[in-house]
Amino acid sequence: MIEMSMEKMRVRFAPSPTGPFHIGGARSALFNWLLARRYGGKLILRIEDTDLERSSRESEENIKAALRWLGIDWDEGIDVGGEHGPYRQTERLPIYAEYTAKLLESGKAYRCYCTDVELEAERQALMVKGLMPQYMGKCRNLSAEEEQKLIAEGRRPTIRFRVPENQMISFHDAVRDTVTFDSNGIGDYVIVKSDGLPVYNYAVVLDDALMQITHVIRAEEHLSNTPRQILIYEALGLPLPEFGHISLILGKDRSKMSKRHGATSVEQYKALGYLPEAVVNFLALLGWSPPGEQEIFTSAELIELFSLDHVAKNPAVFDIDKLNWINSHYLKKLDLDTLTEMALPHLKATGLISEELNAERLEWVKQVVGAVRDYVSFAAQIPEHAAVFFHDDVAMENDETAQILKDPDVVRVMDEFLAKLAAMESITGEQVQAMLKAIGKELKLGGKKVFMPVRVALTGQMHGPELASLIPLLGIERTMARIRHSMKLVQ
RNA sequence: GGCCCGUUGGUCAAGCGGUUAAGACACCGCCCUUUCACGGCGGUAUCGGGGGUUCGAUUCCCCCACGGGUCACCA
Repeated sequence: MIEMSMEKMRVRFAPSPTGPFHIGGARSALFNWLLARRYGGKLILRIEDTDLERSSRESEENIKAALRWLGIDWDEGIDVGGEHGPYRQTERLPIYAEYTAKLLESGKAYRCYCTDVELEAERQALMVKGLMPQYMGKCRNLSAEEEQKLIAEGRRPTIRFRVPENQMISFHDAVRDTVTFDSNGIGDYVIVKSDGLPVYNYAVVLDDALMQITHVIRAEEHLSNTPRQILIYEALGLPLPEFGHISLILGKDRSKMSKRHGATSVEQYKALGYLPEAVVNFLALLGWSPPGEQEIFTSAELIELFSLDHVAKNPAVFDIDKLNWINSHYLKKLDLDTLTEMALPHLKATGLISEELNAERLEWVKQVVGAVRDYVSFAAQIPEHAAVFFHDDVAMENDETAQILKDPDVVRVMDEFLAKLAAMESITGEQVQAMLKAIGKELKLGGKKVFMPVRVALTGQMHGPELASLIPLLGIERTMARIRHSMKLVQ
């Protein structure tokens, strides 16, 4: 059904710049972007900043930076301009005023002089009676005289939309098919605040209509706002776009994802060392499924395959394990220089390296990163795996590791290893491997009796990077020193 | 509470009246590597409940339960 109207598809992403850019917002942006790119349409980026209290330019910048980081670009909107601007709601006030005047004039909207306290009292009264809180229309039919009186009291009115009674509002939703609401469940709602600024439900309609948006694809939390908006489209005789409400992203406990579920903003994932390709890949698969069994997709592939037809109606739990898996996949293909760049801030933050690195030291760090890269899902995990390369004051992780070094054969293994090392000028991974194998043969010991003690002596742990990569990076001197140190520890 | 939306394994999900109910993550086992990880192979595990409709329901309809969203001078 979408196919026919694809020609001039215009979709939009319209975030409000209030705080960190939520991962759910990123998914909405992504779906819109995918749609626009898939059908050769346009993506418009509009900023909904009518909440003066909470909106900030800083957060607007964060959103743009996050979108760019994800590789999501827009064709019209803030920064890039376009024929339907301005693209920031606070800069569109005269436009809204024009339509508000029409609504007022035709009686489809009216001024309401009720105060917060009065409204709150009304809500409470309704609740006590077990009724749903709703504006009862006190100012619906004020006479000119009454209005004058209220104005004289110094009251600043809001403007409310007069919701028609007994009207079923039905609309087609691209992901949910037909959705129906009863207008009787909607009280006259505020469209312009007493400070003259429009409320979201009103501004969004005017903007979408005026910007000629053809498909309004947004999160499910807006589904029950849609009938209110449709009423305004109708009152103003504006053409309705196609709506599509995508499901929400839930936390592990199945409630809407929030801070207590861990990282929720795009910035946080970036800071933890996730790759934008991985985040995009993961987000695309959350609530949408492509045909086939492929799991890893480039943006280009996603664009080619994306369609609203396979967007899920049910909410999806954010599965960090899967994101980790996808990210480690992309991490593996990353060149070592880039990966090292990503690791550096984390190595510094954990105190493993200092601010200043000379070229030689940087090269060494790079190799350390290379030695542990297969063990991590995201860059912030690198320090914990790389730590063994930095700390020479080895401590036994537990009794088990200490026990391993107390094995009577270990002294011979270490003496032999120390002797061999002492005879070397430098050492490579292959040489380490050969050396340890030779020791096993000479002393007639199994591999486990050689490798494990050496590993424990060097790191204090039973798990870690391969000895063949660890020892050359440590160098002969540090290797020998660590062995002596550890052997003394368990004596 | 009213309204709206949803419900296939632990998670993401395919399925669109007849299937051995895909695949992925996670988990478990085996192999590889003289550790771990990586990789390879294999395994455990799913249609919320009850009524219909139908020769036949995971699939269509109704009710219930559960989950989510929303009911602001926030978006």
